[in-house]
Amino acid sequence: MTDESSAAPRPTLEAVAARAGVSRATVSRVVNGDAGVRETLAAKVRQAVDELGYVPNRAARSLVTRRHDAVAVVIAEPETRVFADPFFALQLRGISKELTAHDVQLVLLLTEGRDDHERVGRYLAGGHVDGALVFSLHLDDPLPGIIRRAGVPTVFGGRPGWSDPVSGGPGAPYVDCDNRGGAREAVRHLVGLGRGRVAHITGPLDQTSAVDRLDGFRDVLADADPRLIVEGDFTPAGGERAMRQLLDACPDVDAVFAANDLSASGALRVLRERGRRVPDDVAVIGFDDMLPVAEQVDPPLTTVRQDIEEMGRLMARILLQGRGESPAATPAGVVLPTSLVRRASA
Amino acid sequence: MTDESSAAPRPTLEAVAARAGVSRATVSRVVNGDAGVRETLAAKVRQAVDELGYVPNRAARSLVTRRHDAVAVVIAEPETRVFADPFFALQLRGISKELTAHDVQLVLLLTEGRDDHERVGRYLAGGHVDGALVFSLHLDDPLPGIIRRAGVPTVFGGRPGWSDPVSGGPGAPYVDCDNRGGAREAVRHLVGLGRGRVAHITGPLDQTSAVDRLDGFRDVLADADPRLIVEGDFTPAGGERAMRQLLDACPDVDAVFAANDLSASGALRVLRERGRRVPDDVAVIGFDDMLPVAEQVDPPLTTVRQDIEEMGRLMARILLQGRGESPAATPAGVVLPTSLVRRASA
DNA sequence: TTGAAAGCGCTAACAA
DNA sequence: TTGTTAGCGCTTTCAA
Repeated sequence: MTDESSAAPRPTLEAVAARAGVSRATVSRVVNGDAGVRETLAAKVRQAVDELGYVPNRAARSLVTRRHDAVAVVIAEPETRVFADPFFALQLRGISKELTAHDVQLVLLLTEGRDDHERVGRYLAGGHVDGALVFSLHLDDPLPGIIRRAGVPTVFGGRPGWSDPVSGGPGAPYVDCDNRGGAREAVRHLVGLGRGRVAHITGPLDQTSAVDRLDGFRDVLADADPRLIVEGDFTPAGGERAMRQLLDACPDVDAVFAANDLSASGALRVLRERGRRVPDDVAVIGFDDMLPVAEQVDPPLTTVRQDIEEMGRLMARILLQGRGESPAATPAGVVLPTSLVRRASA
Repeated sequence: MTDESSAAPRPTLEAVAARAGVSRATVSRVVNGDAGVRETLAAKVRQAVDELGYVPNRAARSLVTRRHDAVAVVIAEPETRVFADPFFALQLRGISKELTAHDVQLVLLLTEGRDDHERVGRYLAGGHVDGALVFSLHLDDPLPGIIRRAGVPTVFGGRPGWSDPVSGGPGAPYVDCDNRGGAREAVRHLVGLGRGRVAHITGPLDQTSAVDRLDGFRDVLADADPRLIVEGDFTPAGGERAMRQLLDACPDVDAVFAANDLSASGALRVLRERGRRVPDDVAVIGFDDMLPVAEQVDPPLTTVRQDIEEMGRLMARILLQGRGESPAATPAGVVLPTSLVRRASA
């Protein structure tokens, strides 16, 4: 970052006021859209703003307003999963759109490891942002508690799984999709196809989304053969492993509900390798409707769609809402519907 | 974001000073690590800081220093590619690590569409950040020019491709990997394997990385059959299309250098579908060494590795360096080496 | 409807 | 080595 002393100093409110022939207060009112300024004057001010290319100094503003028009997005994911999965990127896009529309900055906080948690806690407690959007994926994650203690308004992405009532408690606002309902629909579809040996490749069971999908599976198939439920980890490699194990333990399996599209793609690979036709011998359903995966695999994947970008947008909207009049009107959790997308695999 | 009026007011410098029995100036010096404070006093100040849980108010600080300790990361990608490719996520991680180490905030600016470009330009020109890290992928992208005009110190991710000398010019600092050299090494390896009909599936040729890799291919195979060069788009689907076209036009092709791992994976799929064995009948090399892809495909992919995270780290480091003494010592471009990773596909 | 003036919390001369 | 003081650019009472 090179020396900026040579740059022309930015015009201040003062300069605009001088040029428009009014007081600083008036310019401030016009800039902030406060009513109660005569239109003729306002026009003059706007012209001066344009001519000077005036942009408000956010630091000066937030020094007095004690607001920052900035929101932190905290992504805590020690594993490499974040980077093999377009999930976060999509959600980020939704968040970004909504924040941009409200002229609020997105401060990105990526963490790995426990040390970083403390850092994030300090940052949030430092009062540098007006709120936080947090992705908390693991049941034992200390981050939610830390954030709670920081006293910053927070919306979680995905149903938080902790049980500690102090650290956010059951009332902590979050946005999620209907993991359980979506899973139910998928499994019912498989059953409706006449499949009698429906298996489930789960996600990592320290994440609520994986647990909820498993619950949905059980809602339909309460007394499923335990060997038909194999733990995966949301990755293609995990899906492969699980599928192999499934085939070895239950060669008569005729349907698989995978907890996400990535594991489904791994499962498909193993099924092909073992000479099972999809969907004729084994029907497969995924979860997410991650287009680049679901549409590209062979055969194209029947899957449960969730609108990830919309979830991000909603997280931001809920956080921003709190700025308005209704302090306690925050909903505890918002659950978006899912829908089954039929392609060739089931 | 709920009402914060109920929150305890944060302690100020003033409060710390009072508690430690010194002046504000002294506290400021201690907090900022300025030398020249007697150790006994400094210790007292630090204790008061701890007891009060004092955190400096960034707004107040930057109002007077005219620095923000914040950097914008601009990702302009109208396509969905950002979200199908862990590339950006990895680079972001590198950037984040470096910025964090220097206590600098990361403000994320995602853009789509031309309207957003103006917005980004205004934001950067508004002087809210100390610098920008920009990913400019397309040759005709207006963003670099806009950013240049904003007058903010900038480092580009990937060699910028514009020719307009005004908009950054050849001197604009950037970080890239040795796309051309890496491609050369890959193609040489293929030739060294005794392959006589080496094809290239390119990336989208409006991106410098794709162009550079093609140039590398041509460095080795200057007089290649034009039908052996097919344009892809860095996606698996594009790789499939290109591979089909290749097989139809030149059934005797015995090696493929794909511009990235994703297209290579598509090519592999088509080769298997057409009954060609890899590497026996056709050897395949990718680019990126995107682990989840390169290690998972069948057979595991020989590919050109680039250290994406390191590139991100370096971008941040170069931008931050400018804050120091050496204003003009900024290197124009930093090109990181690549290395061939041999797996089973070639 | 408009303006004057008092700070927001901090750094950076300058004095002591 | 430490303290005093003058703002940084803005919003927001309060008066006019």
